[in-house]
Amino acid sequence: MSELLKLENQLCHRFYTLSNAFTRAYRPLLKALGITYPQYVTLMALWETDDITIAELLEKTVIDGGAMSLILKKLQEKGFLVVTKDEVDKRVKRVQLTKMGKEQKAIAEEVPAQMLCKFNGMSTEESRTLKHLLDKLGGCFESTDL
Amino acid sequence: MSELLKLENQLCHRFYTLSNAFTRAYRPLLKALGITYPQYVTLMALWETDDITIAELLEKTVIDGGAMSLILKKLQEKGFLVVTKDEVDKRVKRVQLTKMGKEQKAIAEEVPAQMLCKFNGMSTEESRTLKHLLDKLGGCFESTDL
DNA sequence: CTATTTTACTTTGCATACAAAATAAATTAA
DNA sequence: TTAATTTATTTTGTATGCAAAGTAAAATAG
Repeated sequence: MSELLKLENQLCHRFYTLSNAFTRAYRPLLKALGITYPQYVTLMALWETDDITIAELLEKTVIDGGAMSLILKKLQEKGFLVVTKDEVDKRVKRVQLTKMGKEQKAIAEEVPAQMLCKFNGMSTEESRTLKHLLDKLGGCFESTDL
Repeated sequence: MSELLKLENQLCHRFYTLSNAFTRAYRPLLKALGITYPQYVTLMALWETDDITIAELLEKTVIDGGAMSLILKKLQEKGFLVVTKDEVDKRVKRVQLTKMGKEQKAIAEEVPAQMLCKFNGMSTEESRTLKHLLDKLGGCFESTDL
């Protein structure tokens, strides 16, 4: 009875499950900011480095390009940022936080701490090991072939 | 400059990224079966235990209930399974693999092996440790409060 | 310098997630 | 037994993720 096909043996299913769990867990925490998880990721990238191109934002967040178009539209509507055309290269668009967008960072600072509360069971050491293994796994997907 | 808000320090972002990477990586492998990743997860659950209720399928796959309705509709249209009403409790529906659905398991057996090829960089030991930590992390999300 | 190609983004169509509302049927309460 | 409630599943509305097609502008080729 093919052990290989059993759900509990699948690494992929754990990621599927945990990724969804994270998104669900963030929802109530992000309610104060009025944003979704991908929008939060986008803002985190901008709080780190403001005024970058959409291409740079895509690389940093690893969000789908098509989805990013909509995400930026929403964040702009909500007043967090503005998207402007680059004057030199008119294909390029730059994303810049508004005053309000920058101010919201202070509120967002609370979020990671609240999330960490859930992970009391994990030791710092385990967390470090996990991140290391996750990054190593991520490297497995980078090959261009196949 | 709040280290806590930096993207590279987020565990959640790694899961977001890796989960999407898995789904993308499975797509070409599942093309032979003509199914998506969540549909594959649903079938794996059924190949393990056939003729179960939708509620049991939801618990095993951890797929959203609303999404499962559509997934079962698709898999039924494709001829993998049939959904029938329980005669005793008419609220309940049971899901059963068709002859074709059972036969496809043989083809699906190839999939995990192909996926494992990508992870040559990871040792068996690392993989075991990773699974252990992932399961531990999963436990952190089970609390009903918050 | 004009045609071809490449680059940066947006749009489109399909398939989930997810919360919340809606259904229908079984169970419990009064 | 009828009403209130709980359970099993579907439907609805919003937000992605993804591949592929579409656009517009810059870079290259001939």
